[in-house]
Amino acid sequence: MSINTYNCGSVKRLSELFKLLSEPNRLKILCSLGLECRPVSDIIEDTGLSQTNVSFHLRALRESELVHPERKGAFIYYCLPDPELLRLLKDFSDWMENHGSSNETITGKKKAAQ
Amino acid sequence: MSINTYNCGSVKRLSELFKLLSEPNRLKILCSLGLECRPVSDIIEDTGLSQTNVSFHLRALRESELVHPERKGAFIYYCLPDPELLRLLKDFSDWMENHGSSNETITGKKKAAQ
DNA sequence: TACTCATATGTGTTATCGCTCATATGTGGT
DNA sequence: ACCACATATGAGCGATAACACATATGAGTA
Repeated sequence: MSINTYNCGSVKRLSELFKLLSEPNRLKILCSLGLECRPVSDIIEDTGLSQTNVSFHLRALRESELVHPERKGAFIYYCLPDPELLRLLKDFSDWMENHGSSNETITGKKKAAQ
Repeated sequence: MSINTYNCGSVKRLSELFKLLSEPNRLKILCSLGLECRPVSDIIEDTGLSQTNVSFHLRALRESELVHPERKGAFIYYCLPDPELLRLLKDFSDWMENHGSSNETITGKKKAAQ
C-alpha cells in the first residue's frame, strides 16, 4: 500500500482541480495573471479571447477559488490568492519536458529535448 | 515577466496532461497502480470499474505514455514509467488541503473520504 | 437622471467525453 | 484445433463542456 494507495480518498476533488486546469484558455488566464492582480480587460487583451469567454472561465476559476476578484472602481481585478499554484504548474510543466517520453502531444508537436 | 509569463508556450500540452488527470476514474487507476506494475484484472477489482471502462481509460493513459503495458503471458501488466508523477499528484493534493479555501468542491458535495 | 464603460449572466448550439454493449484479438492449456 | 480467460476495440448514446450572442448589472461621470 503505502504510496501505492496514495491519497485516493480525495480523488474526486483532485480531479475537479485538474479539470479546471485542463482547459487551455483557463490555463492561459492563470498564466496571464501570474503574480499580479489584473483587470479583466488586461486578461482579454493578453489572451486574445472574447470578453464573454474570459468572463465565463473566470467564473469557473472564481467559484473554485483559484482566482479571486477585487473591485477597483469600474474595474475588477483578479488575483491568484495562492501563487504557489504557479509553482505547481511549473513542476508539472517541467516534469512533462523531462518525462522525455516526449510527445505527450496529441497535437503532433515534437520537441527536441530539455 | 519571470514567473508571470510562465511557461505559457506549452499551455496546450500542459492542459492535455491535466485533462488526462481530470477524470476521477483515470486518477483512481493511476493511484491503484502506484509504484507496482499490475495486471488489468487487478485494476478492475481495485477500482470497481467495468473491464471495458478500465480498458478505455488505460488506452488514453497509454497513448500519452502515462502508463506503459507489459505482457506477461495472458496478462498485461501496466506500470507508471515515471513514478515521479505520483509525487506531483501528491503535491497537488497537499496544496488543495492547505489551500484551505477548502471547498474546491464545485459540486457542493462535501466528502470525508472513502 | 442619463450615458458610457467594465464585467457578468442566461440561453442555445455544437463538440467532446465517459460509458456500455457487442465483438474482436491474443494467450495458454487440453 | 478448440476452449477459456485476459484485454482491446468500434459504434452509439447520454451527459457535459465551451463558446457566442444578446442582454443585464454595476461603477463612474456629467
